[in-house]
Amino acid sequence: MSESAVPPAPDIDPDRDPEREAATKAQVLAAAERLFALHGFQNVSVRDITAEAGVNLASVNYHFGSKDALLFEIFRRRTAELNRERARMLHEADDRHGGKPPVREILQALFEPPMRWSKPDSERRISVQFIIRARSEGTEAMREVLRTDVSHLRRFADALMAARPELAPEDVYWRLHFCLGMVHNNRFAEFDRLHTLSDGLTRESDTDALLRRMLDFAEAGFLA
Amino acid sequence: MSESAVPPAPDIDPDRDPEREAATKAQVLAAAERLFALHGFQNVSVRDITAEAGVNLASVNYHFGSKDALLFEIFRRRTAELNRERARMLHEADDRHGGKPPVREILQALFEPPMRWSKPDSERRISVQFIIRARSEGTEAMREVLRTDVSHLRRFADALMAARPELAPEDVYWRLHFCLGMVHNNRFAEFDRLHTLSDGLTRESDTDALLRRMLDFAEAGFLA
DNA sequence: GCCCCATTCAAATGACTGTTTGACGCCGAG
DNA sequence: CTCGGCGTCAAACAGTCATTTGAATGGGGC
Repeated sequence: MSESAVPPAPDIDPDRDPEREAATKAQVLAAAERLFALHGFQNVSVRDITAEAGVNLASVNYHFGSKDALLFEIFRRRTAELNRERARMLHEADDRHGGKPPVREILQALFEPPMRWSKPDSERRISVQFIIRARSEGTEAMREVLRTDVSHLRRFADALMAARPELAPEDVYWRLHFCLGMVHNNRFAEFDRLHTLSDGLTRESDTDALLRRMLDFAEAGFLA
Repeated sequence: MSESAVPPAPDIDPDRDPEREAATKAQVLAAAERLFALHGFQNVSVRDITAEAGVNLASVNYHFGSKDALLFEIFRRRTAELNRERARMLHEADDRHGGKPPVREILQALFEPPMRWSKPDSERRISVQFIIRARSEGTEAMREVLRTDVSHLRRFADALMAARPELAPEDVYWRLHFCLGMVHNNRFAEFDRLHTLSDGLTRESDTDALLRRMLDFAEAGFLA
């Protein structure tokens, strides 16, 4: 039901999804993600979204059921992407080191995906901000998922425990918590604050250097 | 209506402020801080606040001018308290070490106040949650302050640069940023997530142990 | 004893919210 | 050509919101 007015040129469109998305639906998704990431969930109205997307007001409820469902749909897609990429990198590190990768490579699998997506020219830059914002401003449904679905983190916790078997499990869990805090703190507003404090010395734009700094800091913390 | 009859004993009240606060005003402040900390700024209406406080709806606008101004007033008080306490601890560490305290004591001055206030029986427990929430959900006025007023952090940055003179200033700024991220990540929701992941192994209630863990992790990161 | 002023109160105001409605257009199948 | 239905549209709906209003209250200063 999602698509049927799209097929003007259905078999020529080069970048269509397996599940072809109506142009309206895609535009709403893109506009909503952008506005939510920039201004917060509660500060963006359905009217703002449809105006930005250039579609009718009723489109959101027609295609997604409700504003909250739209939010959740974006959230679902983006967290799935992020978790998949992190799992992929952890798996590769596993392969490289016969199932027991060192701490730094485990942390790199955790840090690099959001950092790579945050590069200034990346089209996913806004998605990372959306995900980070979802953590503190999301709807109840989103928070429920964040609170209870931790399966993607279990692999990381296990890998870290294997890499540092002398650490008590609770130490590993806490330090993983600290590392996640480092990532979630990478919001535009926090960079602004740091930029003010350092009088422009810290350029957020160099994400490769930032990733290296984060790894240096977190790795040392884990080896303490 | 609760009582304008507060001033019956105005000069006997032992714990009155220099600027005596009407009972209504104080009740609104307390109720607002509590509700905002627990449910978020946008999810709490003026009606919720006045109902919780047991005062009339118009009280908020009468005493504070607007909902946003009430928010800002709480924010202003709490951040001032926190900054004052952190500065005090840093100053004491300065005195103890002749002006050049070690990294760990500097970080302790940064971490301990919010941790101490987060103890389960502390009446300021809710204030810490309010401050943390303000960082990501605050009004534009609050975010403006957070972005531009960094004077209280400059002392910490300077102290850290003195303690580790071989580090480039930008390294110090970034690592301070990471440390602040660790603190700001201490929200109830994040503890829930960690609790789920560790299957109850991590007890958030032991704030002394948590502070020690944070210091171990952050100190190692700074000495890297 | 009387007035003034700060405070409190119930009620209303107006703006904005997410959502629903029913008509309309338009494409493809039969 | 005709019909079915999907998608779009403007308009309306119902609810909530922060804020304002003007009257009522009650105590302190004279």
